Amino acid sequence: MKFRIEATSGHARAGVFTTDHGDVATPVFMPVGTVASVKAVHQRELRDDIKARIILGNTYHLYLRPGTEILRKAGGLHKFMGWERPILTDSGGFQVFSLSSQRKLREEGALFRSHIDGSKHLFTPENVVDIQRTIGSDIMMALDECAPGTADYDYAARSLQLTHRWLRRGWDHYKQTEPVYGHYQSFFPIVQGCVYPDLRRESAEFVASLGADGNAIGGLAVGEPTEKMYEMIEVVNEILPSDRPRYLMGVGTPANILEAIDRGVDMMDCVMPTRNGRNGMIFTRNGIMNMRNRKWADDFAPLDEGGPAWIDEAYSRAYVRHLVTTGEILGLQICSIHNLAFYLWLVDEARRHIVAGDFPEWKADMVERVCRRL
RNA sequence: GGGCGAAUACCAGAGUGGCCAAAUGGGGCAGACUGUAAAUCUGCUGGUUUAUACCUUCGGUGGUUCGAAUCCAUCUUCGCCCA
Repeated sequence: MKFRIEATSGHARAGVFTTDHGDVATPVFMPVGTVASVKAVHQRELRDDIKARIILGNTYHLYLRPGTEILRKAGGLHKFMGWERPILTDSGGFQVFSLSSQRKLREEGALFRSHIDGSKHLFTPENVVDIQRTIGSDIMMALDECAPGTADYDYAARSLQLTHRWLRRGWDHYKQTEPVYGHYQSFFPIVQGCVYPDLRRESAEFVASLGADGNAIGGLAVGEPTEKMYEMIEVVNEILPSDRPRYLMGVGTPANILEAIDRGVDMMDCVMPTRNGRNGMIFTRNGIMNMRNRKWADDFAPLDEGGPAWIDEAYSRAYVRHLVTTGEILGLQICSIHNLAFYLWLVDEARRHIVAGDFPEWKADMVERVCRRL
């Protein structure tokens, strides 16, 4: 993987990284498609309307269903789901957090009781690499423990040591294995350390020492105050190499994304645009709209006039509210597409302003706007 | 004309002497959602700006009772059955 920085503005960077499935301009937002589907959105809409450059899949979920045998027979996830652009897969580290009641942590790895049928599955730093080789993602993630944002120092420190031991094992295994389908696969290590600057620094130093194609910051937006999150990004990005992409995992709101870019983050993903879209909330340049609210019932203005997607002007707020309140599937689709198109527009605009040199002013204004409630 | 049954909050529908401002579901209103166990979850939904408090309410009216959505009488409306 090559990463080229074209312009900077303070800590913010405009770059491009290359994969065997195409180039990705950064900063970039990556829609989440956990089980080989960005929920409620077609691949064609993802490509043509949303202009997604890279999407996510999930090792834990894809391993359970459809399973590695099917994915291998399909020729990898790209072919299986009909998506020819890059794919990044999370390792299952987030499920260590989100499905914490379903798993036990051991030195060897994370032992999960399947949330589907209760069967037991051990995810190790090594087999998570193997699974991701079979998935064929362009960027594979290390198995980590995503600890809660409320973890105390002792827990955070012990958790970090486990994550680091797992990282060493995963990295070694990555180096000893080959792609299954011929295209190159990167392996990103993940910085942890909760909200403790010294742990974050220690973690960033270790991660940086590996010399990976890109580096990730995990364990944020999991219950800690937003200001702590920003502080941790700053601490970590002072150490992570500036000539490699930095990936802030699972974040966030439009404002979070702009603040992260401003602190030197290049890649982000989050379920928020799709999940909140399915729940009737849309994000716009002018603020947040809850499409279930009565006030939109007779508002026949376009959903988001001048918005980046064709649906923004094709449908009225009144119509979308009607679809959402009646539970029509089309409503979920429209809100999901809108939100993803908006997120991609947002990072593209950020990039444009970094290149143009007026990023700080634009960002300050935009952060204020996107936080409004309409 | 006669007999039987039913009328409960926005709707449907429990409740058949005090623990009832009244279960539950729907609808309505609002909120939450951050590497997706989420097309999900939470709260409110008679009034009093707060309430473990008071007031008004279970078709109408009148009664019995310390106390009635619940018992009695009567009226009204609706449904079913018999002429």
